[in-house]
Amino acid sequence: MPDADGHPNREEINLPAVLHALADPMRYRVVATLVREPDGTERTCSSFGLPVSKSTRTHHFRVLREAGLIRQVDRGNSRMTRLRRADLEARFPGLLDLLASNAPAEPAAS
Amino acid sequence: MPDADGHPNREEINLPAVLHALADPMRYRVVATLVREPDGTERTCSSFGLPVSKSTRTHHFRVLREAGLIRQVDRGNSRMTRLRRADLEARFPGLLDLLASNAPAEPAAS
DNA sequence: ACGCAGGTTCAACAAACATCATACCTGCGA
DNA sequence: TCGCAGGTATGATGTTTGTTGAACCTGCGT
Repeated sequence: MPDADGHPNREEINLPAVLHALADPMRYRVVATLVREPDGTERTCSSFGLPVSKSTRTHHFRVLREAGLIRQVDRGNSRMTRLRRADLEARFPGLLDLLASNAPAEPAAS
Repeated sequence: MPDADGHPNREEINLPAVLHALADPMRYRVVATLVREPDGTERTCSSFGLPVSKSTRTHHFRVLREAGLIRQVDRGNSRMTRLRRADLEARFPGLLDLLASNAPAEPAAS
């Protein structure tokens, strides 16, 4: 059962939901960006420079969170986002490598 | 450039399109079914027993075809469907293994 | 105390999409 | 030649979903 924030535990992460979450360009960008950074990297939602409004951003991060791709934790004022690397690697070995080797450019960071 | 039937060539297959194609339960089922069969297996569209109408079936197979996941060839009266195993393995190594180890039950075949 | 930046919630809208019925085409077999 | 099964094309429809602005909450820094 997912926790109060909607995080599924490792066993609950299922491939169709993950694929569905990754099917959106915005969400794909977030995960593809995170996967290229060192393990444990934390970033704020707004640090990704997504070209959408705040509410849309909240929406996308919720989808990612509920699919089990990211973990969000309240850190004072901001909500920090981290890739669930170990969980995903355990559940779907090779998936992250796939995203890493197929990461699109991150416009906001260039 | 895709051929007349909308098949992209190997280099044109891109991950976001593939993920989008796999995000639908029906299409996921088709690919997850094909990936468990011997390489080169050919099946008709209707042999998957998808619980949808004929036109919907055509629609889903088109999406799969244009995403580069399957190859369809007119074989007399029927249009045979084959998984583009080599192309997918070359382009996204590990993706098919992922689907194979996470294949859902195929209701129509059980 | 105040402002502000980061996020959320809500209601609404627009685009994408899965679905279907109908009509149609095409080989194959009787 | 006729019927039929497999598929396609064309709207049309209803749902999903990505998108937004406005109102609001919450810490942090001044």
